[in-house]
Amino acid sequence: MILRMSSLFLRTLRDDPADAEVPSHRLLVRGGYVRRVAPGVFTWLPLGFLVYRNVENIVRAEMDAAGFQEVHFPALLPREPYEETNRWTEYGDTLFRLQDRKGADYLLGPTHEEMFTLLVKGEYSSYKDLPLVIYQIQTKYRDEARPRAGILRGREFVMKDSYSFDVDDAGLETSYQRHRDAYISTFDRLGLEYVIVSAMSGAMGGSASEEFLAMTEVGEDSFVRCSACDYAANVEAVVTPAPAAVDASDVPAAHAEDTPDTPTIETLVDISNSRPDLARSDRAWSGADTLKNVVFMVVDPEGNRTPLAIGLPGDREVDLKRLEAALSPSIAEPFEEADFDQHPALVKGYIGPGILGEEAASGIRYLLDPRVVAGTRWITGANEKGRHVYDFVAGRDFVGDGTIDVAEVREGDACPSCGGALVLARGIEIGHIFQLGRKYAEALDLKVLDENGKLVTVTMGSYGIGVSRAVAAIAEQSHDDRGLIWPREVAPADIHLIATGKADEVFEAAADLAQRLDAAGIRVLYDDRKGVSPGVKFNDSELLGIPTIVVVGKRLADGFIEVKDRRTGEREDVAVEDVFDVIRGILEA
RNA sequence: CGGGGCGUAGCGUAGUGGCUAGCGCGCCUGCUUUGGGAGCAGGAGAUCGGGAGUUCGAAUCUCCCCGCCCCGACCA
Repeated sequence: MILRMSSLFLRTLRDDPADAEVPSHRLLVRGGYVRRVAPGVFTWLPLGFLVYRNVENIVRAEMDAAGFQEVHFPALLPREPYEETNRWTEYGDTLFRLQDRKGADYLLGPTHEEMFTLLVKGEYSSYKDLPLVIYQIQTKYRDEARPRAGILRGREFVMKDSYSFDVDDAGLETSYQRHRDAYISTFDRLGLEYVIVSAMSGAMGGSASEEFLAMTEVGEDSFVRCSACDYAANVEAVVTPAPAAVDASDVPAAHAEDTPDTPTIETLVDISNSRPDLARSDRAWSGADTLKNVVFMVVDPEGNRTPLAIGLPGDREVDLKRLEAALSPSIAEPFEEADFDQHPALVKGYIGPGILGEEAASGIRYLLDPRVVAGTRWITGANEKGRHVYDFVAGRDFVGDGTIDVAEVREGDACPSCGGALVLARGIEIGHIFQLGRKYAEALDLKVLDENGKLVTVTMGSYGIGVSRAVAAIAEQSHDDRGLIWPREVAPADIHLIATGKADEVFEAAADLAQRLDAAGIRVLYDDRKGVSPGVKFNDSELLGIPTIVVVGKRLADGFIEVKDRRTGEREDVAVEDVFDVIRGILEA
């Protein structure tokens, strides 16, 4: 393949586009790889489409190598299957809906669980046919509330989605592991730096779902990783280790004190330290000595509203994402003034455990942070305006109805696996593997006969890779201030060959080299533009990011051609007769 | 959906009520130039996001709408 810049459909931009913020978006637009046509909808230009296809082909090759079979569904789908699983409704505004000329409802597929399930149901009916894994690489449509960051989060994007079908849980586990392995080789081959995080809290089902996150500052998922071991998890899934119980036998009896005007933790800590009768002799009080009690209104799927109180150390906030994950499928709403009016026992700013709990005066369910173990002593609200209780000991003076692990996770928190310090990082989800179980098979009645002639419901897994997103993720991880730097396997070409100057010999030598490289199966982008200054060509080559740059120019007269590494910037002059072999050596390395 | 910023030629931008909407990049023609985004000369390219209004006069002021970007909410 020889792409000639003189005729290539490409226009690079000297300035950053004003609407692009993140590096991948900026550079892909500047480099002429993509153009926006609508919010979250992009056109791939020739160079961009080459990169995209390279990524797609790597994904396909790895899926095929794992023994999965490729199929291809339409993107345009009828309503009925999605009606059966209730997703026509559940998907809400995110679903692109349309009607045909007769007024029948259609949708543009946001994901294809229903279609795969129905396809298998139509073809297979015996355990002997399983296990089965089929996949597709398809354009998906989701009318996201906020597409952002160019290719990274679009409304039209390409996803590889596969589905596994097994008769039993052990089979599902095996299919899941096969995908996990295939994903590792895929992302390794794509040159991505990523972590695998468990996507669900341990309480909800162990390793049933894991996400592959490409590490990048502009990612939208927060996760933690351990600085000491290989633990990594979504913030929602982090399990706070409960400390050992403390001996509190020498703690004095709890005593309530007047603490006027202390509705916040900060004001409470200040007054506790500044008044001699309250201050500690050994050290100052801190927010971590206080027990904050936060009340939420929990709304279940039927719409029933139940208050829930959460007690946690005063220096931490409740993390709303963690709370949502813990309460799912119910959701949490803030406790409004009107709700306080309904529950006069709750004194805003001075709520204490005394009245909380299903058995207590308020009847409000009261859950404690795992750090609040038996024997820990706290300063907490006395349920009277302007009063707090000191030396209030968990287990002795109060108990909760259970624990809930929804406090914010902070850098430096203890790793649940080894106790090391956790660090926070950001990533973008490029893959997700998920043990679906029998949800869709049940809804769509996918059953097979087992070896005893009995009907059993098939168990499924679903596994996705964001193919177009992976292109952006690679760009995000692999660039410098001059432009993109593609890993060779996804680069639009192996060699960016530049002819500079106006001497005919230069262009003849370059054209000849291009031919020989092409004949050897090396992909060449050849800058054969006449009358374009060397500076422009060099800058373009750095912006476009092909890993090896070869310059035929003024040193040709001395018998040399320059070979440059895009990433390191290292350049060497190579004798004309050696250039071909040197390039081949670089490509084989 | 909430908060913030913004919308002028393909791209980046100037222009706070008054002349024919200015500049840079890119594009076209000619000449010169060729190792780090060249020079000179000439040229094409704009319903100033849309609509309504105020005014003798609107890119500029008012109202409504549309769209974009960022943060948050939401999100297989």
